[in-house]
Amino acid sequence: MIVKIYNFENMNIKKQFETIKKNTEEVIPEDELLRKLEKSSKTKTPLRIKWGADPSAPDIHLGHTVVLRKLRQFQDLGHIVIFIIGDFTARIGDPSGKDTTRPKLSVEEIKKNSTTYKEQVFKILDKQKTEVVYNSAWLENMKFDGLMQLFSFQSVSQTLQRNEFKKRMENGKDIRMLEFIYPLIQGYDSVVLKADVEIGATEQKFNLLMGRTLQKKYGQEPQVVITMPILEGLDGKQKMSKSLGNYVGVSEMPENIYGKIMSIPDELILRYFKLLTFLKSEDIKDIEISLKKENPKQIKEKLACTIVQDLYNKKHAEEAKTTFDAKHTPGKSLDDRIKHIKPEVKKISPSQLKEGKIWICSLLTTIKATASNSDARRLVEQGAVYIDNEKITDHKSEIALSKSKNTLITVGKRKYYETTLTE
RNA sequence: GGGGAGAUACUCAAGCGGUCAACGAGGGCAGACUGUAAAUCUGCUGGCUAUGCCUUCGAGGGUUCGAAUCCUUCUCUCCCCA
Repeated sequence: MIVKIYNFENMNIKKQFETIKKNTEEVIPEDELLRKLEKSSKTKTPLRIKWGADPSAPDIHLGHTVVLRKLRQFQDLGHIVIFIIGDFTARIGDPSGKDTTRPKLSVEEIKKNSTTYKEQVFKILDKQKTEVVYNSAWLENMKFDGLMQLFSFQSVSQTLQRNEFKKRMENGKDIRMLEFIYPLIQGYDSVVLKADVEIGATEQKFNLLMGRTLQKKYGQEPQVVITMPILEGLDGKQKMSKSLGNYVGVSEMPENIYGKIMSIPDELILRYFKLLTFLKSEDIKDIEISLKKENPKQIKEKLACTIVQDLYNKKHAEEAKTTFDAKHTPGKSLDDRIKHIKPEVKKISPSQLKEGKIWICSLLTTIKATASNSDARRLVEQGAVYIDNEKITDHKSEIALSKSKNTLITVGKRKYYETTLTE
């Protein structure tokens, strides 16, 4: 079917199309995307690619970058990304269940989150080709008659077909009216912005399609919907999300990002390469082959380096690798490891010392290595704590700190701290 | 509007007057092993300078020598009927 649409004189468009389609879950409908690309090229008008974000969480993680990378591809092809910050909807919140995805936020919080959001997003997106808009701009002053009209366009039974709602109904969970209308609001955004394409994760499919539906109702050419796969988290099982703790934030320290990537299960390596890098198809194929021959560790190292490099730069990636190797190469003594690790520096005030000493549990809690004294005590008893490379086994130990020399504290395999004694 | 069921730690889920800081499972953390991961084994998983004490079983009040457990009011949720 689609083959017919390809024209000989339009090789470029076909290439664009293939590039865009790569690694997506679905393009709905494909032929419309082709037509839009053609029209854009003929009229020299860039397409408007919509992407919405909810500023309720201040951090974006690698899971989000799957979509961001796709947007970036559009930009590299000359199109424009419209980045909607859902400040209005964030202000209202979403009281659904326990796993509140949209807590009610104050204006200040939203502002703050939006700022960090923008910073993080532009690690992937091209700033020059991005328009940032806030949905309060049109939602805040919407009149009730406008709302009624909007509501009249969608039926309850249709909304209930949404998978998420279906599941909730089956499991006896509640659904709020508010949640019911969120898709409409999001879809209405597409109408206001006259979006050509909207991209989101597969779980957003229903909402994205609502944009199409509503644009048709309002007499517009409907947007093409592109869904991207949902990235598995570090555990390799569940989707990457902050609340599950299996995520990598794009603003994390390079060493952290590197370390976290190195902890993914082997089965995930190829998928991460596909979704989290811009490698060409040929290179991906090579990786697939070498995964069967080589020790996957080496390939994972390459993956971790590439991701860090994209988010920071090459130098950071190399440093992160050195640090990681120092921490994790077996057989190396703690002494050896420390040489290459930058411990987190923590200040201790002398007023916390008694005769130059501090109780071990109190010390660990003060530098936030542990959540409480009890927690610290447990870790000490389990032999996880080292002070200046010496294992501490007695939870009653008093540690002497001096101004002349910093003290190195190791908790478990991953946490390294250095304390300095200052006011 | 009427009737029924329920709310327990990060999650699921036991407990239904004392022996409950609360069985069990998952998750998490730590130790051993390893490739860093997975798998496996072991320990820990409310707080407190701690063989004891304090706070926690949706919220408040009450009964009792003693409450997660009984009564009562409230809040929230689910199911059935209208």
